[in-house]
Amino acid sequence: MECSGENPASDPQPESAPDEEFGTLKYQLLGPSLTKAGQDSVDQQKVSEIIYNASKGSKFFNHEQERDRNLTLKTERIVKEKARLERLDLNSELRRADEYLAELELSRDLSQHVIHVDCDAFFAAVEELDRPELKTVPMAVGKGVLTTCNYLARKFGVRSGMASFVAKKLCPQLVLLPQNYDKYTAKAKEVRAIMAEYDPLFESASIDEAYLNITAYCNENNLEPDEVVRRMRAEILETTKVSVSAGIAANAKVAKIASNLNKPNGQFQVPNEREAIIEFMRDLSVRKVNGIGRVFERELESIGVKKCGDIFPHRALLTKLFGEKAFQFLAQCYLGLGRTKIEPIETHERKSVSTETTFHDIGDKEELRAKLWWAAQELEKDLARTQFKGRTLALKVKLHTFEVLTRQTAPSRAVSLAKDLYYFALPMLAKLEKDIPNMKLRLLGLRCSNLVSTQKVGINFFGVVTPKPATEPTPVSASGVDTDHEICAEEAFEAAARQEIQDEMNDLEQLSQETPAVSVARRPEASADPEVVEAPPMWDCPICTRPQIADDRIFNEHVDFCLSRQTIREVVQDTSEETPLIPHNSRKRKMASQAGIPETDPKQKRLFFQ
DNA sequence: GCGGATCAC
DNA sequence: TATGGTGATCCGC
Repeated sequence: MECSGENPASDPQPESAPDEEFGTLKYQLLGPSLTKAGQDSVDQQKVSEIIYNASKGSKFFNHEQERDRNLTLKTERIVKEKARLERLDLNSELRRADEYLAELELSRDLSQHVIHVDCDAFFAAVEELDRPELKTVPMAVGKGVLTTCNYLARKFGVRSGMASFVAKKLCPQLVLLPQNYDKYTAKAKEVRAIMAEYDPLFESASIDEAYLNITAYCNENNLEPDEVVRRMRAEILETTKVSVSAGIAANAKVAKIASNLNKPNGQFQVPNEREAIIEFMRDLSVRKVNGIGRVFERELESIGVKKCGDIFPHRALLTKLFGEKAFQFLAQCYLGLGRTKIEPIETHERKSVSTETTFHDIGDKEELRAKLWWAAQELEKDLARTQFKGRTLALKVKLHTFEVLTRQTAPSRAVSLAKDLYYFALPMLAKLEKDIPNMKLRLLGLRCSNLVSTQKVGINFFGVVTPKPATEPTPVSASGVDTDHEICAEEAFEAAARQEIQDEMNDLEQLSQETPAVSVARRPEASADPEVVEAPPMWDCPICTRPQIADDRIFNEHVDFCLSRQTIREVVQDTSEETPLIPHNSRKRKMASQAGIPETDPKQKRLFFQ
């Protein structure tokens, strides 16, 4: 599986190269999925030339170039630091590393059979089922950026994550299909139903990947792991018509690596023996390990670590060069250790909910507020679906130069409604506008973290819904059979989500009857196209002068907020040349006058974007 | 706790 | 002409 073309250092320079960074830059431009299967017969040299020329001069290219420069500088620092460390006495570091390796060795568990199952070119395969004629042509799924492509397309150097216009340069006859996520989800459900027969507590790693612990199945049926996997793959192919590849090993990490070795439609087993595992890892490129990406690969390469076997002779340096976590991770790579505990994804708690959208470069402030309002509405929907509120709200922007910035805040209470998300995010956006002259964005997103559950129904471990007090007992899942667990859980979640959306809509209806302004601001019929988003009606805040959602409660709360926050008062000073308005609420007017704001006509609130 | 960065899919 | 969205984790400060 070694592929010498992957080595950035061996990538010859083009004759016209003005400096030495193009080797690594071209490698970077090849994209993150270089190690994917189906690339063996590809002339990487030619491919990288085409990608390079297609990208050259673009803002994206310039940003990649900048990142490449920085990484090169970083690797140079690492090399120097390594040389410095090697002049010191490393015995204590060496001892510490060996102690850790010995400790890890004690934890080695060879009693389990873990498999990683991966659908081959999943989205493309599902599309081919609907349109068999696509099997004979190079084809990819995805619009601006490809999410998947079939193996015919890979022969041309086309890969997932590649911009579609670049893919078209590599393969002009490439057929591009829009992505149909619902279709893939339905097919994934069929595949999972079969996997559940082999391990009812299997773990979905993504829509097209899963980990299973088949130890019990092997014992109960008196079968060897490779035979079990052969049967399972055959059953999946027979029943669902999609082919899968699998890795079989003593733990998840090695199984994941192994599943890539005989793709497509193949399997690979690493025996549950210490020597065999260590030998397997020894010649394995570190890049094949899940968690080591293009950056870490280059950093490791700079100190001479290309294969997992190279980790051992460098063990005394790793903590100092890359940190304790990285050392521990690499130690596990060297020994071929990983987790054997496989558990359903429902058991692991979510840490954040987010949304983001890319658009044409926007510098106009009102347009940006419209995008923010769109993001707030999207996030509200996702928070309702997942039944969370956030105690922390983060704004993410990508400048037209592709530079990414994030700003976060802890609202006074957990938030989940679009107007609240907008209200707390807007000051962060405004501050960025103030700090960055002529700020132009190509992406804007919102993320809630520090989540608080708003779940009204309990779902226990086996996916059974605990009915709400005043409602009918839910009909979900009459079957107590283990093999149904995944599907039951899914249905339970869907039912819960539907109920929650219904509740939410009822609340909304009530709210809109009480305060008409809210129903105007929370226009639920927002356009489906983020490029033509409707902006909310806005009033200017009299304190900070920034536009706020035109809702009495929100507006008054905002003014309270402005009056109470020192940081906002600073903004008032900054914008003192503009005459702020006085709130129409008498209490607010009094507070404003105490804050030294001159009184003006309260009717002077105006609507933005209209 | 915040912001930047990396990684996977 | 033109390079995605969601979620997680780690590091340095």
